[in-house]
Amino acid sequence: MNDSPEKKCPKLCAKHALLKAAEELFTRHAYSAVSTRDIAEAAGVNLGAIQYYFSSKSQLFVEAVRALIARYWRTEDFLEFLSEVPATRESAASQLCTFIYMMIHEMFYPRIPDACRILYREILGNAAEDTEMFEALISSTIKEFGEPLHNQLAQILQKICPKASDLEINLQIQSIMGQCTHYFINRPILGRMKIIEFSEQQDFKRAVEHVCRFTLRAIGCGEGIIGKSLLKILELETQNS
Amino acid sequence: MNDSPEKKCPKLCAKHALLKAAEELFTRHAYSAVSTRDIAEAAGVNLGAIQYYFSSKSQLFVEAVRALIARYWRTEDFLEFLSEVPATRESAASQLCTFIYMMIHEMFYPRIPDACRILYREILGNAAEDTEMFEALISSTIKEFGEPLHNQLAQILQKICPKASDLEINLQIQSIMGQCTHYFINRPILGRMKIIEFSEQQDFKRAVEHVCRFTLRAIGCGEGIIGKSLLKILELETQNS
DNA sequence: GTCTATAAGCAGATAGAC
DNA sequence: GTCTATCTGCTTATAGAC
Repeated sequence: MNDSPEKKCPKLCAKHALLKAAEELFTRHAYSAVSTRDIAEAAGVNLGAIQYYFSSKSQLFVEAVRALIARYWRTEDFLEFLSEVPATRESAASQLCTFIYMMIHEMFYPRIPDACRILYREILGNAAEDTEMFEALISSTIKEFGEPLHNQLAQILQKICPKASDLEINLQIQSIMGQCTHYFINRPILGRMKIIEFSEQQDFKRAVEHVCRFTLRAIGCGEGIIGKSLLKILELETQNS
Repeated sequence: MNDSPEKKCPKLCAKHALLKAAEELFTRHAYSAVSTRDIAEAAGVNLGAIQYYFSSKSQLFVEAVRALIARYWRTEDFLEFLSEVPATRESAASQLCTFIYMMIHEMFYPRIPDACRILYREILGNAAEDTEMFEALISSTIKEFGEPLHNQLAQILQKICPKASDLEINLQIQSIMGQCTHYFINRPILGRMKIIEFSEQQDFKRAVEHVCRFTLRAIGCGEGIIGKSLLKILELETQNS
């Protein structure tokens, strides 16, 4: 029996194929570097189908990226992280380290399709000049990723620093995110300067350990709690390798 | 008397005007979004001059960006920071705070032409697909900005943490740079989420103070030295405003 | 060196047959 | 819904007059 979607829903198939091809191509190349002909060819459908289903290239881009971002962060690990309520100061610290591990792993070994890249590239580049595209990108990112993550990190940090104000917590979150994303954004520079060898698993491990230690010290954790939290990360490490 | 360069060096003028216009346009818009016609028009020269002087659009881009990056970081403040040798642990900490102040200032109030933007946009975007353009961008950045800065920061951090290994110092530098550049790269997201109001001078001041405190705590400074270093930043602040 | 005119090609979008 | 053929406009690059 042939249960392929082509047979079951011929009406949706061209549209679906276009979305999938668009996701693939827009993650690999900038918006302006991908032509509608490229997308149609990769999807195996006719060029006219893009106008028929999406009315324009930019609309196809918006829908493809919206779906991509929504799906990207919904990994098992990430959802688990979001749902876990920190019970004690110690477990909060260890949750924070798990998050840093996850983030830096994503920065060192980005998955395909690479949502991080598309996001930063278009935020800094072409999309910023097209209001509609920019809005779609930013609002999706904030809703699907930014807000849930921010709330969870705030909860964790509040547990670690009960006396900190909302403002201080906000700024702590920025310092953590900044440290993690740095390894992705400056990857070519760090690689060229021989500061980080992205192919070396040891460099990944060192970066994770450093960012955890740096952060926990900065937010006032003692060496005891830092050591315990890092032990859990090392467990995670041996599980995965 | 008319001493304008137009009169003195008619041969170099079209070339110079093209470089200047290219810098201007490439900082505002992505490579692929700027046409040679735009550049020629902005420079007030004929379209053919681009092929005559630079042989191609990409070569013009490379030369313009190389010059831009080389010039961008050579501000008085930055050169002063690079030349100052840290004498004591305390002066090193205060130098580090000055650097953080300078960096975050650049991230909050980027100068025009905006070298940061062109750099990140093309690193993450189009230039990465063109080997020659990418090499020009990366090698200029490293040589003009990355290496001198890295060496100076390493010297400062070594003074603050005499026991730290080269590797640890490297990672500390990444944490500092990551925190600072974060405010530029995620600007639209932070603004939309109402986390940072980039027009508010108070938010700038808070960010600087937070990053200084976060960093100094993370690298093992006591509250005494942190307080003293921050006082110097506040002086800097009142001078400028 | 500077100019105009134009080549050669690709972009997104559309009209209309089937 | 899907296809082909085509329109319109823009791109970089070039040839050749002055």
